[in-house]
Amino acid sequence: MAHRAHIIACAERIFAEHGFAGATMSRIAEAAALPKANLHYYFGTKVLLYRAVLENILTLWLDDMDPITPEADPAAALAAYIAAKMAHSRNRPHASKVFAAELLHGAPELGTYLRLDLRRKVAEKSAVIEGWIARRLIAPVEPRHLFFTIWAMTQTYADFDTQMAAVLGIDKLDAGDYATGTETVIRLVLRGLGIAPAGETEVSDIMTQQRRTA
Amino acid sequence: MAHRAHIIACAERIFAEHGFAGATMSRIAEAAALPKANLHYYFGTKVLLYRAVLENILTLWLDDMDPITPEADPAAALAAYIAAKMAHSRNRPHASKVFAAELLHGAPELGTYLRLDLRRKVAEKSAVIEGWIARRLIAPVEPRHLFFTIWAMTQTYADFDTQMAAVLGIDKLDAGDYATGTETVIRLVLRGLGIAPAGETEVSDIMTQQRRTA
DNA sequence: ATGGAAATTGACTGTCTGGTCAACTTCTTT
DNA sequence: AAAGAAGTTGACCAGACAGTCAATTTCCAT
Repeated sequence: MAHRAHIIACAERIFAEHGFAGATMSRIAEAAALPKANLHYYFGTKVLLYRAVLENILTLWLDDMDPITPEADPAAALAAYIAAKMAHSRNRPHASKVFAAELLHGAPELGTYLRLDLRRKVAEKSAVIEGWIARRLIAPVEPRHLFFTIWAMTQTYADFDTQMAAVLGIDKLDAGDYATGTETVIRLVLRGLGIAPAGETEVSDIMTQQRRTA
Repeated sequence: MAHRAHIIACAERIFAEHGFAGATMSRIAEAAALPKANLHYYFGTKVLLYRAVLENILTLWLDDMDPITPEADPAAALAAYIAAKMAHSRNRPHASKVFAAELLHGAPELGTYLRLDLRRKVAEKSAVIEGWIARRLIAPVEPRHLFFTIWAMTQTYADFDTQMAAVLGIDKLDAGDYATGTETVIRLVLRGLGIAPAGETEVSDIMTQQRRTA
């Protein structure tokens, strides 16, 4: 039973690096330092192992949106949400990549989850945003598209890290790059919604807090 | 010779839908309504066909940045750039997906292009942004990360259309959804940089213009 | 201690894949 | 019209793949 979690972790990395079809059971087995037959003992088929990896990832995603509540301060809540997503991009890049590849190819295994759980959650949180707009706390925006753009900006730091490193002329993104990214995204969104903090303090506070919990 | 372009177009779709490893030469052949051996006659191997597809895509990408020049009006230039990227997401979704999958898996075929051509182009355009900041035309921002976020937001409309459609509760994104997306991204970036147009006019103008050329 | 369930594994297999090739047809040039 | 180049294709192959299975070991409740 302890093997299960270990296999999922190794499979996540291999699926992220090679895609579903490109990943082979032998390769995953090699990464997990276990015989291939052992993987089949625990998960049956490759697709079922892949689903286990995806489900393991999904539990992370939805909870990030919790800080977005009607009573919360929009600037603080959105900054916290963005910071949480950025932290995941940094700490769980493989998870993000597996998820991205799944969406890229039409979400064959995740379609139902998207249409039910995710859709419901976004509808709920979009209502919160609409409320903020109605109370003139933030500038008008189509809430769902706001989420689309936030997801895009935060996950790009995991999914396309190769491109970023190449453009920046470095081998690998470091803590400083993620910090700059977090700041850039938060500033863009908060100012874009007309709720930029007066000075630099508020964003810096969130950054520091994030650094402590990471 | 006329077959070459046709094969590349069909291969682009199959690679986008199934990934490099998941796409098979037989499937591409079937999509192109040609015998498999004919594909090998023109391209030799699967990897070479894949490279041909990628090169075909790359010619599109870099040229979009042309409107960004020192003399240009920042608001107009950035809006035009974003609109152009969004138009590509709408018109060439498969191209974007192939490119995204290539980056996701570490850019094995594109590494050199990223480190040379793309890096040079971004360095050049980042200098333009720095100039705008120095002249106080836009708020301070790390130019490379600005590009990262713009790429992320615009390409997400091609790469993750499945997720968006699911969240919006529709089958497929339509022209209106892309228009809303374009407006959302342009507003977010322009206001985020402190250069939002006075009224709604300027953004609407760009949208109309975009609709005409698309 | 013991018996049955759970876990482990090396050896095996049917299928599918990218790629080859020789035979054949169609173009192009003179 | 002739002949060589370019294009086309069905049949074939070696290797890699996911999945199977019987034999064995480890675990644990009694």
